Amino acid sequence: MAKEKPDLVYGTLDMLILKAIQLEPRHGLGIADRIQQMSDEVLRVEQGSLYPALYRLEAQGWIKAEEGISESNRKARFYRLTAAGRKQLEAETEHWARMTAAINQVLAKV
Amino acid sequence: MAKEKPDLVYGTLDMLILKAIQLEPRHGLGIADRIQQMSDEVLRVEQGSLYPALYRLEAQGWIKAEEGISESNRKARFYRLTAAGRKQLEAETEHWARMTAAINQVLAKV
DNA sequence: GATCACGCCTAGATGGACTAGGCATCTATT
DNA sequence: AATAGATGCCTAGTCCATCTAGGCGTGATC
Repeated sequence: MAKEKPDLVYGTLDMLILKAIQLEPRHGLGIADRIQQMSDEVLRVEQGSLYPALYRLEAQGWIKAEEGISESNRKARFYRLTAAGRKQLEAETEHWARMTAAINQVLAKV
Repeated sequence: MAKEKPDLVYGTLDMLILKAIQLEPRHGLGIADRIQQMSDEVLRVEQGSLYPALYRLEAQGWIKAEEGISESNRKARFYRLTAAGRKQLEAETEHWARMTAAINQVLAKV
């Protein structure tokens, strides 16, 4: 009966995507897989969340798309982090650390 | 130019409210103040978020309201945690720990 | 040449948080 | 006693990230 919790913490997807392509460009599904894998399958990224998020990030200038070919020999859009995206990842990571520290501080009270 | 971040992490308000009345009943504004204070003013709870959340929680049977008088001698609705609410707080805390651990694990990768 | 997996895409719904008000009551000021 | 301010509660409307539930095209497999 308990309402199902989402697969993500609201508002963290952008940060996770930026992180997933920090080292090397990846295509959409590759990014989702990477996040899932890096989190030991705890986080799940639905496609209906993923693609809109990628457009948001590209519109903000934080990532840039390039056409390419996947490992499975299929056309795919590879996204890479821009300089602004790198800054954004840093900013979001700091904000995340600050907020979670505050929440954990509340939860830790007697 | 950067979009303003919300005062809370989406989806954590219910848990924070339950936590704020874990030890003793409080009224609406008192709960908001308590959360703010316990987080060293990092978290802010808007009234437009607070009251709908209180109704949600009461409808779920996790908190129960009682009429009372505030320290400022005004009528106020005091909320106390129910047994189910205590269980819920525990469940949400665990879920939060699990999700943040996963996210931090992603962020910690090379 | 069917079927399946891959990769991308989108409309619509959901729901929690926020904005921006309002109302009633008590206290303080004059 | 009239006004102003603080306290406490309430709500309509909006916003927006995420999810559901589809669809499309193409390469691989048999």
